Amino acid sequence: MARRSDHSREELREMTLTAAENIVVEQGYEGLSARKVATAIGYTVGTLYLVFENLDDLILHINARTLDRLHARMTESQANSGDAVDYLLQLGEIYIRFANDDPHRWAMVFEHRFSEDRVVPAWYQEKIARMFAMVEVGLEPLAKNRPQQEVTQAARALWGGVHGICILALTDNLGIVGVDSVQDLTQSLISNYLKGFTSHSSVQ
Amino acid sequence: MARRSDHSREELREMTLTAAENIVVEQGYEGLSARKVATAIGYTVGTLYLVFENLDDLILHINARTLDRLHARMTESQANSGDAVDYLLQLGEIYIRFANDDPHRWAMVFEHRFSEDRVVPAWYQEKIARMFAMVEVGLEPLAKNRPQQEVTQAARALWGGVHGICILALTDNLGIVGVDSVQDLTQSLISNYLKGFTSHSSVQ
DNA sequence: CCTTATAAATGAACAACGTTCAATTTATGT
DNA sequence: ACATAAATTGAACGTTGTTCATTTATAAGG
Repeated sequence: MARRSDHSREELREMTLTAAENIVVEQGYEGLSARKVATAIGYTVGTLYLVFENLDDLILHINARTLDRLHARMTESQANSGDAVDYLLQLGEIYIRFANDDPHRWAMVFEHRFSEDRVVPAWYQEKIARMFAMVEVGLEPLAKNRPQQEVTQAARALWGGVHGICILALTDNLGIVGVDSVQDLTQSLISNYLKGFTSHSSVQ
Repeated sequence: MARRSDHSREELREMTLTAAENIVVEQGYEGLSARKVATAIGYTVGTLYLVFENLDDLILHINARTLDRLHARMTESQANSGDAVDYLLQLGEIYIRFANDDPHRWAMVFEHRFSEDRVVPAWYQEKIARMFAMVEVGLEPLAKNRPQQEVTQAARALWGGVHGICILALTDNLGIVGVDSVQDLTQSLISNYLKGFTSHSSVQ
């Protein structure tokens, strides 16, 4: 049935995603444009819209890949656990390193705001939630006889915190330089928080 | 010497800033455009560029105002201190409330990325640093015989953390609803971190 | 009171943007 | 070879930030 297909729809999708990712990596999220991507894959603007609903849709799928890579990194360290505190410190280290190694793609995940009429699909939100779930699992050994609700909240607070240090550092709003300083701050936040969390009678 | 001035340069600056702020408050940062602002003050596009270098410059000055308001709120609670932990908890509460009451202006401060050829002026960076300095002061009673360097780092870690919870919550990435939940998370982060910080032998 | 100088304000122009969709191109089945 | 239909195009539209020659209005000088 198919006529004239230099590439299949799926190939086209893949090419588009890869080309777009390269642009983001090299020029940052602001450098991304429909025409640039089209040129990069040897097609014209209109073609993009046969494969993605619009730019937001393209960005959503790039972000999904980024979140998948981040998740993969975070699960890698799961094996050599042992101490629960060490494990969470490791997760923090990985998170910061990931953001620092690939700041543009990471930034697009957390700085791009989707047009409000576009509903972010559940499978996408799940990829974010997954990260917090990992932290929650990491916290569990330290919260043996506490209600799950408390652990969930702790994971959000702790990882929200790690994220905040990360984003402020990347945008030069912490007055520090170098990855190492960010890592130090993160380790300080995590270890102090956990010290407080494990000492009895937490607030709330 | 002056001919034809419906408004003085200073009046024009003020009108422009106020009109632009209103647009941001109502429509968010993405809704801001040079022509909209110009129309709102009854002038045409070109006039804006007699008063501000470009849109980034305008945004910078709006952000400066926002940071000044935030700073004012944070200093208000300084008087009734007493307990150092309470004071920091108060600061956190104020920060979250501020961001929640005025999400669009707050977001513009921390989400807008200035064109990289524009150097953010020192007086602007100072307004950000001022916030961390307040936290640092708040931490000092809890870090009596610790090197200042450590207190500075702790302020960055702690407030970076508060900021992270705030931004993730506002962008619906924490899976929570309502201001109260954000406040709870923030209080949890602060109180647990401080418990760890004050218990002896911190990491780093 | 008219002319002139000059500052203030304009708005057309440019390049780039996201998005659409009638028109064109090309490979396939007959 | 021809008709069919999917694949691809690219001109068009409305928007954006920014510039700057041109126009407009005012205050001063004669």
